[in-house]
Amino acid sequence: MDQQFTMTDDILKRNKLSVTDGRKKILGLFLARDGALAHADIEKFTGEMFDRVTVYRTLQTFVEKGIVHLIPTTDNSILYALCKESCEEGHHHDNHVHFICDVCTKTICLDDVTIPKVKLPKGFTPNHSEMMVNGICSDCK
Amino acid sequence: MDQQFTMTDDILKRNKLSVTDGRKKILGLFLARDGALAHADIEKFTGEMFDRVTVYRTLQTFVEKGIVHLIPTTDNSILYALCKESCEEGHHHDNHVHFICDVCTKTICLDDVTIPKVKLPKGFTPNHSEMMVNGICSDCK
DNA sequence: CTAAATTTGCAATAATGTTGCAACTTTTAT
DNA sequence: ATAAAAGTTGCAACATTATTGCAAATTTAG
Repeated sequence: MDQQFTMTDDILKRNKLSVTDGRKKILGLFLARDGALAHADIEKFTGEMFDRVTVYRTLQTFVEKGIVHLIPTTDNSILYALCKESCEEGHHHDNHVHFICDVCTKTICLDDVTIPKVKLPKGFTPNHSEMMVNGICSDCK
Repeated sequence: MDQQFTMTDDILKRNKLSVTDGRKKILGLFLARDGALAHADIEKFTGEMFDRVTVYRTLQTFVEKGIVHLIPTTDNSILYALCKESCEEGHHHDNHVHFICDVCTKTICLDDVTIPKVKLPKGFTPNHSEMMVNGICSDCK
């Protein structure tokens, strides 16, 4: 617990952010969990602890700083997941496949599964790719 | 024009839907366009012609019937695109890559580019995949 | 410990999506 | 062609989700 306390502090300081209760708590949620989180999840976990606006702004700050990244979804929800060390401000390295479990509905970053290149039709120039696979995760098997 | 009039009617009838002005107009928008459309786009094109609720319900119906399919996005917008012939009610065949142009922001279905299979970690069972590539499209090159 | 900088919470506002219901339109069956 | 049945639409109200400005509170730097 003390370990994680300093861990969140470290990450925040490395990113030149003030160390506040809200940021520590929210970052702690990401660290304690393997899957991705939606704004609503965070509100559920933090309860009445912080204002909705603070949660929105904290997540936005984390994305800007490269602490978390956005995950595309088919429904219109926004999902956030922790970035690996290699991410820096304004330069995400989220070049991995995201897995959505149909059973537990968790979204998991498969950090070791790289998105394959595809051959595009004539005239199309690729820049960045996203890939999601859903199915059954290792926990629900 | 007469051609497209009967085309929309045909599609609606094939799907056992009443042929109404709203559905014809919205389906016509999809047929007239190669890219995907958001709810807001449709409202913009149809103006005050129909109620917001009608547009929502029409899109929902089209998705259910397999006339259009949903496209995942990184921001929280919902995008719809026409399905190919092979789609049927409750059984979409949207196994293709979607391309988002960074210049014109259009989202285009690359119907001939199939989503490649990836090797998942032990314990994960795939079911369905989505893939998006952004970059510069053939029109903006 | 204090001043400056940053962050938070509140209130107001906006944008987006949903539901029930009565009026209207389309379809079906005479 | 027409009337009843079925299906669709628009309105109003409501719910949810997200954004902004600003004053108060907290954090950081000196």
